[in-house]
Amino acid sequence: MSDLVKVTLPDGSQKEAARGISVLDFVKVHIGAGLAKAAYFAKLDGQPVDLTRAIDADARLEVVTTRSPEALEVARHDAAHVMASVVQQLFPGTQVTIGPSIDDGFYYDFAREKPFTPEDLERIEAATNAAVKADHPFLREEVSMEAALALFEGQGEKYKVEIIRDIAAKGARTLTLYRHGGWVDFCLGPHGPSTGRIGVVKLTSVAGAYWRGDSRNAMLQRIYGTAFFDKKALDAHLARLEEVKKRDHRKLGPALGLFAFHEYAPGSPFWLPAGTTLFNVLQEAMRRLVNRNGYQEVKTPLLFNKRLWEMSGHWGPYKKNMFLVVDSESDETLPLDERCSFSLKPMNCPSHHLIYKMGRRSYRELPLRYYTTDALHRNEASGSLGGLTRVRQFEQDDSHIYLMESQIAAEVRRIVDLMKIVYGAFGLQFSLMFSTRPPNPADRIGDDTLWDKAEGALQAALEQIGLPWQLNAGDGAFYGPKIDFTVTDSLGRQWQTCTIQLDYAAPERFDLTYVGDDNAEHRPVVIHRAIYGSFERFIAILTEHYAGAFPAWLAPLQARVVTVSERFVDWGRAVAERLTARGWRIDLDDSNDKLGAKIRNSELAKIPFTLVVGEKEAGAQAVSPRRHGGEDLKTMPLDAFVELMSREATPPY
RNA sequence: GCCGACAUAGCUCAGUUGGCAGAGCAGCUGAUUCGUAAUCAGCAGGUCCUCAGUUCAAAUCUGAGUGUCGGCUCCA
Repeated sequence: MSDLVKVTLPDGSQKEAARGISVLDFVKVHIGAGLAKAAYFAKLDGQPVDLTRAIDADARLEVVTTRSPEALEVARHDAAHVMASVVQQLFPGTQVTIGPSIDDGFYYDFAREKPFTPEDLERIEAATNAAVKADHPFLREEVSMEAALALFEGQGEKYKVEIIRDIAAKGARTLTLYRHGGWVDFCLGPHGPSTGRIGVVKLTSVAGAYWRGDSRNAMLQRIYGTAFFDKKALDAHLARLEEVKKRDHRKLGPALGLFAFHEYAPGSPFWLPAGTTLFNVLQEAMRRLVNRNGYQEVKTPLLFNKRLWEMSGHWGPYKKNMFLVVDSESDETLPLDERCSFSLKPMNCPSHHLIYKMGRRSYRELPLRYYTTDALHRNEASGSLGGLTRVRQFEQDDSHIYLMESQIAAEVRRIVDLMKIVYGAFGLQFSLMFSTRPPNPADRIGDDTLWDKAEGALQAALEQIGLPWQLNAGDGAFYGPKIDFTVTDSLGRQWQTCTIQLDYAAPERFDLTYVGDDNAEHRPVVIHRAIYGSFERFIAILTEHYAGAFPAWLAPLQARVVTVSERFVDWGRAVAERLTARGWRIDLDDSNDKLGAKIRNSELAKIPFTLVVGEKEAGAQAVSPRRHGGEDLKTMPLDAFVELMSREATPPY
């Protein structure tokens, strides 16, 4: 065996070095001091490793520097370790559990009787940053499972011991320990070279979290935080959080008169006049779109006898999510549960199936597409409610499509075409996720053969569409696999909105059939699909996407006429009336405020156009429009503005 | 549901140790008639989330409830 190893760099070049050289030394000697200084961790043959790792065999080497998002991820995990060590110092008796890095930072879960207070958090943050500055190296060590167990048992770390037993049960023989400044945790790694390289740590919140996320387990104390290599990046992150807060639909919605909540109806929005307008614009646009594309709108009852849910399968695991209704004519001596023979519908599908069954269906009718926007009610856990994104009453642009298996791929493509039209209109990018059967058979209905068929058909459709997609194994609905669409808004945040779900189970349960060209009965397949998802959630997303400044076609109020003084109210009123007569949503500010104040009010209301009307305009049948944000469109004849509105204030679909 | 924080005028927020509930904006009235982000003056506005308790006295202290907010596996 040669005492040299061959190292292949990402550009394809190869270098030889002494066997056993550490990654860091290799970089320093064979690449350059600059890279060695910027290096945070490395990958050997694609495996993330510490810079201290020895290169024992020929390998591909990739150095990950602090400019890489991957390094930041590692640094945040480093920060979680440092914070945990500080917490154990500051609060003796606190047990550690796990502390991964997450999207925008990290968290660490601690087992402790007393929750951390915001003041504790400040102390922990200060001490963590001090520990970072102390610049302790991260030291890696591999020990036997027995040694690891002895170590953490000796420290009384019950949760760590439980994790080690789990890892051992999976067949691991050794455990990797990481130490810094005398504190030890086990961890897959890699870590950065030393705590000083982390940069700056900021703790953001404390929260309760169940051990392993299961509400039957003990409640742990979770501390959330984030870390950045420098203060400037942290400040940029905090500024972004400010922007997110400013756009929060829960703030903007009530402020703009879109919607509100009342404690008498937790989780169910009141749609105020402006919000109802916005809702209706979206609803009418979607109605036109689906009507043009072969869908038929139907309306079905909100309240159903439980026999329907027994048939659909909702009366099983889903029952806890339904609002049950007492039939006042039922026997009052019966237990409450038995008197609740009705429920508000949580989904539209079963009632669509009932319509399907109201006649004998021919293959010539397929695909048969029903569309409904009825209100749905789901009893979401009180603690999970929030704004318009998690509600108990909502409306979906919901469709169920009955078709033959051979039509699935084409139909999925048709749906995706509609999605492109709709999301394109808002400038929202989307990506696709394919979710397969829930792993636990108790969480799904239908046998494996059905699931195999459903997953196979949907995947085939996906491949025909040709858009990139990701697999989300195990995340399907209880009745079938699905394609979820994730949209990215103007702040780069991702939202899951529409969905296409394939359902082989419902046609069985409801005994849905059609007569084929062979004059025999066959089972149709059902596709569940929504494009907006729920109107509530979609309006929340749009509100934040546009920061409340909706484009002219969507805005509840499309233009406001403001008069320069009382002398021009006649022309101002005429302008408002003529535009209103053309179907646009217009109002008039003829108050005796000064022009500047009127402009300000109009800007604060985020109205797309403010039309200034004064002496110049009154004499020339003209208006001077100003766009929201300040762009002055200069004086133009009213007819020219009508032209402009026709282009911008008309729904694009 | 569970853990934690919070709840004062329509909104944003002050309110000391338990001692008469405040400001700005919005609203109303009047004056002003004004050219692209706040004209001036006056007035009015309160179940201090709800219910109970402690106290001579509660927005303030205690308990219960309601609602809202941050969370409740992105798994060493």
